[in-house]
Amino acid sequence: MSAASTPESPENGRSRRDELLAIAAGLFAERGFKNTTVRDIADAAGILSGSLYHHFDSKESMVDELLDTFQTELWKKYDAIEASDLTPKAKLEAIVRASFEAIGEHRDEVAIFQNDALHLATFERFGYLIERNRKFRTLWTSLLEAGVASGELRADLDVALVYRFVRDTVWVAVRWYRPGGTLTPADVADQYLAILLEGINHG
Amino acid sequence: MSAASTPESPENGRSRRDELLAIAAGLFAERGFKNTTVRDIADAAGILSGSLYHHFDSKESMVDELLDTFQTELWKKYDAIEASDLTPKAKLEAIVRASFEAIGEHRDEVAIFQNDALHLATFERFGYLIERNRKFRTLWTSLLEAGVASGELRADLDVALVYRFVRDTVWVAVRWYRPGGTLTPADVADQYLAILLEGINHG
DNA sequence: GTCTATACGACGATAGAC
DNA sequence: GTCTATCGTCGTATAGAC
Repeated sequence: MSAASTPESPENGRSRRDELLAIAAGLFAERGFKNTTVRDIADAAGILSGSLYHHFDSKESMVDELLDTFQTELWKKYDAIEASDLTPKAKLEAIVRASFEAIGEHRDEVAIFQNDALHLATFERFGYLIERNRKFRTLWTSLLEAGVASGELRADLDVALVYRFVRDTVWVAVRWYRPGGTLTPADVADQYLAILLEGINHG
Repeated sequence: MSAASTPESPENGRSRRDELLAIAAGLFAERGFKNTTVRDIADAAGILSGSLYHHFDSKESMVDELLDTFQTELWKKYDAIEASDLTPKAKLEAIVRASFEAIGEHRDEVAIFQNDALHLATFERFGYLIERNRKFRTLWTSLLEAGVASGELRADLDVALVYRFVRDTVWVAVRWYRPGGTLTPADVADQYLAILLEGINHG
């Protein structure tokens, strides 16, 4: 390794390509995929829009790579939790915590997923989003049902409805959560689980 | 009133203008404001894009009218609840119910608000969205604090965090709620309040 | 790896006939 | 109230020089 490594040199592990992808992620997350132009991305990177096409096939392939990479990583954690020997309720808690951690570590990708995935999924190229969504629903509902069956969770709940509430409440936090504030993802997960499990009623 | 009143006649209370606005609302809600073209709206209405401008100044003025009308109506209900003599907790429940009713009655407008308001609010024309948002936060947090003070709600909660969870969970339901199914807005509100107040933990 | 230059379709919006 | 026709702008993407 030589004396000075510039930010875009491969030595520090971040290629120019990765840098551009991160810039695009920030803009997609902030103003939406369709609402972000390739000129916006190029401007933010200090280059001209045509130069982006030296690194990427298209704007679509950028968001594709962002979402696929993120989801593949996230599912490694989910799969490990599912395969563990925790109780159903403990697995649910672990998944909630892993999800809030994902918001902390990959805010942009989660935001893009929340805001644009539904629309993107209508194109064949993004068909894997539908598949992953189904997998997520199956994971959650089966754990909720197992928790009810084992007596850990209340039996009078509409599992399908609880699933939607929990799923949405976890992910929608990306709209207001900002890393670097006083709350760590673990803090948010603790508070959220306290509400979800015990309610806000005075006991 | 004469023999036959066509759908676009004023006799049945719905002008052609209102019809076009409803068509636009459906498209804005489904694919987003920016992602909906004036040609999409015109196509769905069976006319040409230029003809829309006989009824509306611009695409922006359409979404402006939709959001403003909806919010004005909704806030009449919120103001009445706030001014009532219910306990803080009962007021919170009433606001949750009124919000789910709004999803049932004005799905498109709620969806547009959820998906596009943040971005639209950056333009001066939509400044009232920011003001209404602030009003909503004040209403919720003051009721939560009053509920804690009166002993109706748990004292160990981070009110600002609970506010965000509740606000988001209520409105995000517009993503999956479909009127005409087995669940009425009141059913959804009941289940949601059961989770929020008592938690999903077993007894 | 970035530039200059440009193709070309889609966009919001307008003018005036019917 | 809708049509025909069109304007100017901005969108993604490409080709080839440096």
